[in-house]
Amino acid sequence: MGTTERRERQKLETRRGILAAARKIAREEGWAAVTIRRVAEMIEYSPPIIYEYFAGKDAILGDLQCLGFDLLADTMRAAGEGAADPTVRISRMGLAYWRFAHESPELYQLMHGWGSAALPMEDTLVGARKPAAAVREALENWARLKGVPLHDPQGAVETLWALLHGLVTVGALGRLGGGPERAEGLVAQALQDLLFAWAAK
Amino acid sequence: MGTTERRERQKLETRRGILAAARKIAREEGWAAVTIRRVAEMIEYSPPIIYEYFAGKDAILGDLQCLGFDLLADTMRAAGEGAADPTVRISRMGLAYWRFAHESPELYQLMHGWGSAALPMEDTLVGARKPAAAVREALENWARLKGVPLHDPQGAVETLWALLHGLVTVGALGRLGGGPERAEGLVAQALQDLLFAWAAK
DNA sequence: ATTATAATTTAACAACGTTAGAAAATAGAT
DNA sequence: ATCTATTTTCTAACGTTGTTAAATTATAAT
Repeated sequence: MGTTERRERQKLETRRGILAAARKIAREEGWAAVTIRRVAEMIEYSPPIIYEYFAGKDAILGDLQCLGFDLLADTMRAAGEGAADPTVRISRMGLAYWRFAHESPELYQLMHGWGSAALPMEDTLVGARKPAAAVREALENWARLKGVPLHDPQGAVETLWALLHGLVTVGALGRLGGGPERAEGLVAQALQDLLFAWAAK
Repeated sequence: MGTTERRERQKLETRRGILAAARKIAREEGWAAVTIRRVAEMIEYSPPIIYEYFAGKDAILGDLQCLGFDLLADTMRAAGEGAADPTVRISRMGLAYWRFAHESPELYQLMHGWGSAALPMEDTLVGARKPAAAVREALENWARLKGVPLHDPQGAVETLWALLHGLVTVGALGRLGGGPERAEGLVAQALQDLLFAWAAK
């Protein structure tokens, strides 16, 4: 009697559909265009059905926010894997951060509270812990191999993280005078500069 | 017949009242609580009267956004004035940035698009030009006095700016492990580190 | 085939930004 | 002081939002 299992599978599929629809609309028209009715129309159901899968609109956004942070953490980890030199590794992770923000702007925006006043800022800080842990790992590896004592590793991670987020924000939407290659150069340079200063102490 | 002048004065006063009311509500309950009806109630008028003074809600937010950037630029300039040493000057301006964000969080949020999906991101970048000019001035002064050649001054300003904004975002709401004194120390340290790296080239 | 349960929809609510048109208040002229 | 013209202000409404209650349809079990 696999009927209940089939239903569970369908339920999960619908749930995924809701998330995908919300993300698609946001990507194409911005988060302001994401309404319960639009999402319902896209998955070909009536609006109230969405409340069978999510407590409310905020819950949908919250789920996508989580998804974004997990994706970012994986992307950064993967980008760092290949590099032998720890400095290069951090540099690559930073670039991965930058690229993620530009390849999935709708997720990045959501992760940082743009376009959805509803999500509490605290969630951003909680969610950032996972990718931040990846940075910390890489940074401590760098410090060990370089013989640099990090008297405040947490502060160092926060500073690196802040620099990356700030560069993305300032350069949002491809601006930040010059093309993307200059922007990526700026990101790499800034990271190098910080590491250089820390190594010199 | 100074009746028209009196009316003009009253009109201006009401306009200021609308802006003040919106800001007050935002400060106390967040931007999501700022509605035309709430603002109207606070200034003791009926809702439609607001459209005699502003094209719409976005226009109110836009005005406050501008006000925020002007205030920030003035604050940073004033903070830098007193310092003789150019490094200290930049450091003080950075701290002024940090403190502005924490003393007027409602303005800072608005300036960066939090809590109001309506305002286009582009306005943030345009608005930031004024305070960014203050940073650029201080930075070029620093480079001249230190004899450091800045081959990309605009990039350097953007990097400094990004670092500041990132630190504020990461440390939003007083978090960023430890009290405010640690946070301010982190800001100062990060700025110093960047300048140190640039000076060493 | 009938009943119980689950799935889905229609209809509605309160609150939002905004607009049209009526009502009230004020100004200037006789 | 009164009447008219103009400005100021409000009431009422529209369309849209997130969300909920109740009714309806479809599915499963007896």
